[in-house]
Amino acid sequence: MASDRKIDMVILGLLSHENLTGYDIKKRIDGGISFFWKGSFGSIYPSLSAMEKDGRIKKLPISNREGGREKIWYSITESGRESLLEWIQTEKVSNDLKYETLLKVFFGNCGNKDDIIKAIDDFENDALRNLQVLNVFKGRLEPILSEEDHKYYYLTVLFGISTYEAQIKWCKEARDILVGTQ
Amino acid sequence: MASDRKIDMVILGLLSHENLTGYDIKKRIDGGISFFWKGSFGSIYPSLSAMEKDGRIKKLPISNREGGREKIWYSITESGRESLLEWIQTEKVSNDLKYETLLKVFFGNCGNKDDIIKAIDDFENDALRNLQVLNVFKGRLEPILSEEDHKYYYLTVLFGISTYEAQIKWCKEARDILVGTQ
DNA sequence: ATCAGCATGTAAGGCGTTACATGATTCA
DNA sequence: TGAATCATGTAACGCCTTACATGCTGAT
Repeated sequence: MASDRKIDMVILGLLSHENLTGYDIKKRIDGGISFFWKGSFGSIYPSLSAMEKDGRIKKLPISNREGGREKIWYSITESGRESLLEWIQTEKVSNDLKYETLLKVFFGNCGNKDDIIKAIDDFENDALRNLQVLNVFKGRLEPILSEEDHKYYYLTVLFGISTYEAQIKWCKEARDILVGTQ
Repeated sequence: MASDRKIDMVILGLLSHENLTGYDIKKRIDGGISFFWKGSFGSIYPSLSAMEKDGRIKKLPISNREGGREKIWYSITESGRESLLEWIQTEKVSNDLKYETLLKVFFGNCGNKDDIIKAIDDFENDALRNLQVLNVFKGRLEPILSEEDHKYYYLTVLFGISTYEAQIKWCKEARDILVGTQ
């Protein structure tokens, strides 16, 4: 495989169980996996063009135009499924984390303690917000776990929940250590 | 500030408490913060050149050359400290996570269950390895926490430990859900 | 009338990685 | 002699983000 643009895999994965437009793909990413993967229109549309050219996806003739701008539906091809499977089976993964908040904490002694506490507070608020959303997802998924498909989605939701819970716990602990020793 | 190359902040942060060469900076990044931030020579050296030009750091005249190739020591300037402080004080942060493993799990139904379990196992092994290292750091830091400087480093270590512990717990849970319902 | 949401796409540019180039020293 | 470690740097290239361009529909 020449490129390892992961956005290709995200799109192939989404198309593997339903036909979608570029716009829909963006919504799926934002709605379901944005806490561990992101995608912008500026990467989605070029990826769609490229994969249509190399045969991993194809345009559907149904361009429904009852209202709104034209829509282009894509479906995955056999070659696309192979490409997706190949990626899933390769052992190499990169889990690339960039916690700017932690960077600020690490260099905390260069700033004021209050700035760091503020950064931790902001971090905690994000985590609380994300946790709330994920708990809603969890509640929706639990009654339908008998379907094998949902199980995988459920696992990512559980991951998110345990991650954010750990973060929130850390935020409290961190503030205690910083404030308690003023 | 024109650019928001975070690597600049990493370097300024490290230089803020000791003079270092580019090579040393790389080692500091790899050794202490690589679990939440990374840096390569290809980004460090250009950043050093740029910041020396714009006056945030300066070369030290001491180019000690007793063996090995020439070394270039850098120190932070007043302007560099201001730049660092400004960044710490800005409220905006981006905590950008890319868990390729989770992506594979999310699209698990496109592959074999065994592939996904393999991916989870690999993920767990990474977490265990990282956890072990961080626990060593924790043990080293605990006796010297009275110094304010070490407290911040300690907090990032605690973050890492709680994150990896949560991940390891999730790995077991995930396997149970996948295997238990074969 | 105008704003938000739907919908596709391009352009510019930044950031960062990998690989390469160079070269000295130490140790087996 | 060759490999490993120390040490600095460049070049190519790729991915992705932001901003922009376009344009329709429906609601306020």
